[in-house]
Amino acid sequence: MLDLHRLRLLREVHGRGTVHAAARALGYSPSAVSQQLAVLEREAGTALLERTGRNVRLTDAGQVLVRHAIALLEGVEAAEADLATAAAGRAAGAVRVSAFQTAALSIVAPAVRALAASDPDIRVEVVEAEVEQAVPALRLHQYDVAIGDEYDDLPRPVHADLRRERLLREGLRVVLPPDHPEAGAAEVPLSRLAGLAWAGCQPGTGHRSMQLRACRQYGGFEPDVRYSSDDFLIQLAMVRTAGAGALLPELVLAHGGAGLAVRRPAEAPLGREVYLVTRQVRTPAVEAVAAALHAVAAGLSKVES
Amino acid sequence: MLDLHRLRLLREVHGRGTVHAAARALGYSPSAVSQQLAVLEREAGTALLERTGRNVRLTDAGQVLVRHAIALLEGVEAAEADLATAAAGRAAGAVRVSAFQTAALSIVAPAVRALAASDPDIRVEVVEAEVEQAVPALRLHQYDVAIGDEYDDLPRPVHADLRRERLLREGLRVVLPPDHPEAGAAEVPLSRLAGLAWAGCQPGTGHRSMQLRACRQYGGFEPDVRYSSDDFLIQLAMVRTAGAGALLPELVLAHGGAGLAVRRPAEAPLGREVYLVTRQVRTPAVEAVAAALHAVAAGLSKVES
DNA sequence: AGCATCTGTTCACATTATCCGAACAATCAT
DNA sequence: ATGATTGTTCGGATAATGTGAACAGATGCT
Repeated sequence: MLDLHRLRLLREVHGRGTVHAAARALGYSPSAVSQQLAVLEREAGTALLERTGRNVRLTDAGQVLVRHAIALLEGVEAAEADLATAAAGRAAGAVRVSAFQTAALSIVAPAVRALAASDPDIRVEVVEAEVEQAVPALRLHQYDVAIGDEYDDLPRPVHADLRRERLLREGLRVVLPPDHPEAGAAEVPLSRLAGLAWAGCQPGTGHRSMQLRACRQYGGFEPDVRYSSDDFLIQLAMVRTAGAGALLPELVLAHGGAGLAVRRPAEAPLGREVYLVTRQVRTPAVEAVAAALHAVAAGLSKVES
Repeated sequence: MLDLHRLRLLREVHGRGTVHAAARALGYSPSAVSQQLAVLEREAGTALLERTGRNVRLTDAGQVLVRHAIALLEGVEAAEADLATAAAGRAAGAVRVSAFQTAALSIVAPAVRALAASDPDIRVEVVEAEVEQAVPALRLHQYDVAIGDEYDDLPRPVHADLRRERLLREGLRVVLPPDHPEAGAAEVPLSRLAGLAWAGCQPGTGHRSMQLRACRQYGGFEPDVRYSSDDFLIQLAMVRTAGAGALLPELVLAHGGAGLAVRRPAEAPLGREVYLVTRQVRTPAVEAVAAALHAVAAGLSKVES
C-alpha cells in the first residue's frame, strides 16, 4: 500500500522543485528523501522523477500520482482536524498563521488572546513572514492562514485554489518629527516634503513602490530614501531620532507613534488593504481563527473611523 | 501524521466487529492489531474503541475517524489504480473477482482469457465464493467484483454504496436420466415428478428455496431431496449415476450435462438472474473487467436464445 | 578554461518501529 | 464449573527508516 510519508515527499518535491528544498522543509536530510523516493518508485513500478540538469522534474506517472497525493494529504488533514474536534468536543487542533509585522502586532496578537478564552483547544502558531513567501508556503501546507497587505493600485495575483477575505482597509499617514515646519496642519501636501530625508522599506517591496509612486505622482519629486528597513518600528525610530519623514499605515502608529506628528496626505487618500488567505478546505479550527481575526479587524476599523 | 495502516486496522475492526477477525483478514496477529490500535489512540489523544463484553465497539471519536479512514483508503486505492494505469499506458492493476461455481466456469474463465489478450497488464484474481459472503467482503475491499445470482421471486437486498449490473438471465431446466419415463417430451410437467428422488443444494440456499417452492406451487408435492450439495456438478453426477432428478440453470449443463435429458418445466418459465456487483468507485481495471464479463455474458445469452 | 558550488545519489551504520509468540485477564456458552 | 473465545501485555527478533560522509554530474562565476 502507498505510504503517506512518501507521498508527502513527492508533493513537496513537486511543489519546491528540488529534493534539497523538500528535505529542508520537512526536516529530513536530502539522503533520506532520495532514498524514500527511490522506494516509492520501486513500489510504483515506474520512474516518477527525472533529472533535468541538476534539478528533478516529475514524469507523467509522477504527475498522476502527485495529484492523488495532494488530495489524499488534504483528506488526512481534514481527518486530523475532525478527530481533534471530536475528541475535545469543540474546535481543536493546531493552526499556523503567517502575518507581517503590523498585522502580527495589531490583529493576530489580540485574536490569539481572544481565542485562548473562546477556543482553548485551538493551538495557534504565529510566524512573521511577508505575503510573497507566505502564499506559496500556504499552498504547500506550511501555514493554514496567511495575512497579507495590498497597497492601492498594486494588486496581488489571485489564486483559484485559495480563499481570500478582506479584513480591513487602513489609511496611510505622513509621519514627521513634531518640530517639522509642516507639522502644524491637519493635512500635509506631499509637494511640500521634497527636501525631506525619507525612511522607507527595502527596494522591491510593495510599500517602497507605493512610496515612490506617491511622491512622484502627487508630490512631483523623487524621494531621498536614506533609511531603508522593512521594520516599520525602525522607520518610526528614524523619524523620531534622525528627523526623517515616513509614510506609514495607521495601525503601525499605535505601536510607537506617540509624540510624532501624524498627518493625512493632502493630495489623495492613500491606503492599503489587509486581508487573510486560506486554502479552499478549512477545518473547524481554521474557521474559528478566521472568525477571531475578522472580529479584531472589525473592532480596529470602528476605532479608526 | 495519521498512518494509513493503522487507519485500515480501524476500518477493519469497524467492519468486522472484533480485533481477531480484523487481524485474520489482514494477515496479522491479534497482538499486532491491538498494539497498533493503542498507538492510534495515543496519537488521536482519545479513546477510539471501547470494550462491550468481549467485543469492541467504536466510540464517537472512532466513528468520526473511521468515516475519514474509509474515504482515505478508497482514495489510496484509486491512486494506486491510476498509477498502475499511467505506468503501463493502459488499464492495469490487480482485480479480485468473486464468483459462484457456474459463473466462474462459464463467465469468468472466458473473460479472463479475453482480458489476457486485450488488457495484459490487468491481473485478475478469482475466488470462488457465494454471494452471501462475497458482498460484505466486497464492501470491505476484499474483492473488487462479485458475481451473484438471484432466483425469481427471491430478491436480494439492495445496497446503496454498491453498484449492481445484470449480466444475463438464464432458464432453469429439469434434468433427468435419459431412461426416465418423462424424458421423451420437450417439456416436463413438474406435477409428474412427485415420486422422484431429487438432488438439490444445501438447505437455506436460494436454489434450495426455489426448488421447494417450485415443486410445491407447480408440482403440488414435497420434493424428496435425497442428495444435497451446492456443487451443481455433483448434482449432475447424482442424476447420471443415482437416477435422481435436478432443477438446474442452463449454463451448468454445458459443463457435464451431456447424455442427460434436459427439459423445460411445463408450468412456468423458472429462471435466475446473474449479475455483478462492484463498489461505487471503479478503477479503470475494474471497468475493463466488468466490460469483459458483460461481453462474455452477452455471448452466452445469444447462444441460449 | 578552471574552480567552487550547487545538485542528487550511494554506502555503512545506528536507531526506531513493528510484528510475533506466549502468558494473562475478562467474558460468554455449554 | 469449565472450556472456548476475546482483548491485552510483555520480551525479543526483524525490518524499516533515518543520518552523515563520500561520490558524480551540472551550473555559474572569474
